[in-house]
Amino acid sequence: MSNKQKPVDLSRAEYDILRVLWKRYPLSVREVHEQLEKTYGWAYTTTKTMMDRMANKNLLSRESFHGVFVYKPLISRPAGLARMVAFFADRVLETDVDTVVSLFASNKSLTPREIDELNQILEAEFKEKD
Amino acid sequence: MSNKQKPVDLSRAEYDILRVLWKRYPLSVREVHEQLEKTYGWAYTTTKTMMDRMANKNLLSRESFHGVFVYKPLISRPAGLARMVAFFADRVLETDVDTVVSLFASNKSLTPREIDELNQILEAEFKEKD
DNA sequence: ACAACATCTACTACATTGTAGTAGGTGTGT
DNA sequence: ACACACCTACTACAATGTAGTAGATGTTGT
Repeated sequence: MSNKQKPVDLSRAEYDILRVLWKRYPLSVREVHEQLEKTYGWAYTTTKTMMDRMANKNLLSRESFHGVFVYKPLISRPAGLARMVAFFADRVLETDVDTVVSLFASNKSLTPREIDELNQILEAEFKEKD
Repeated sequence: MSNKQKPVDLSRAEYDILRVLWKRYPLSVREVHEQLEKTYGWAYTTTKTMMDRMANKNLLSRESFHGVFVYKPLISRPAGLARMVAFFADRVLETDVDTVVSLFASNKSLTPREIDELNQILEAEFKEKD
C-alpha cells in the first residue's frame, strides 16, 4: 500500500470494509465483521464473501496466519476516497472538489500527508477529464 | 412530489437520472439520455432500462405523451439526497451532517426550502438511530 | 400511397454486487 | 476419540449495471 495510486470505484459495502482495515490491519474476517455488525446487520458469511471477492479483485491481500486468514488493504485511503469525493463534490454538492477536500483538513479526518495524496490523485484524474 | 418524504437509497446511476429530472421534467428517455451521455458512456437502451425499472420502483412516474413516454421524479431532491448526505458525512468525511448541509446553503445548490426539508428528513431519520 | 428509415417500446441476457446458507475441514477441551 | 466452535469453500438468488434484439409506429421522399 504505497503512495501514488489510481482511484478505485468502491461500492458502499467495499468502502466500509476498507474503512475498518485502514484504521488497523491485518484483521481477520471475524474482527472486521464485529466492527460492521452495528452498522450493517450482516451475517458473518456475508462479510466473508465480500472480503474474499475484494481479495480476488486485489482490493485486499490475505495470508494465512496460524490457520486463519488475515487481510490487509491494498489501496490507500486517499485512493479509496478519490472517486467518492469527486462524485460527491461534482454531482451531489455541485461544487469544486477543493471545497470538499478542505473539510478533511479542518476536521483532521485525514493526515496532511493523506490530503496531499488525495489532492494529487484528484488533480491527475479528475480535474481535467471526467 | 410533495414535501415531507422518506429518504430513499439510490444507486449512483439512479441518482444521476433523478438529477436530470429534478432540474426539469417531464422528459423522455431520449432527453435524459442526451444529458447523461457526457458523463456515462451508456447505450440508449441502458438509460431506457434504468428509467423503466425506476418507474416500477416508484422513483419515477411515466405517462404517454403523443406516443412517447415522459417521466417525472416521484421523490423530492432533499429526499433523494438525505441518505447520501448522511453516508458521506458519517462515513467518508467523519463529521456531523450539519457541516455538510451547510455547504449546500453556502453554495446555493439547494433552495432554503429544500435545505429545510433536507434537515427535517435528516433530523427524523438519522440523528438518533442509524 | 408505399417503401425505407428512424425511433420507440418490450423483452431478454449476462456480469457484478448484496446477502446468505450449507458442507466439509480443523483445533481444542475432555 | 468425540463434540463443539470456528474456519474456509462453494453455491444460490435477488438487485443493479449494461446492453442487444425484435416488433410497433411515425416520417419522409417519390
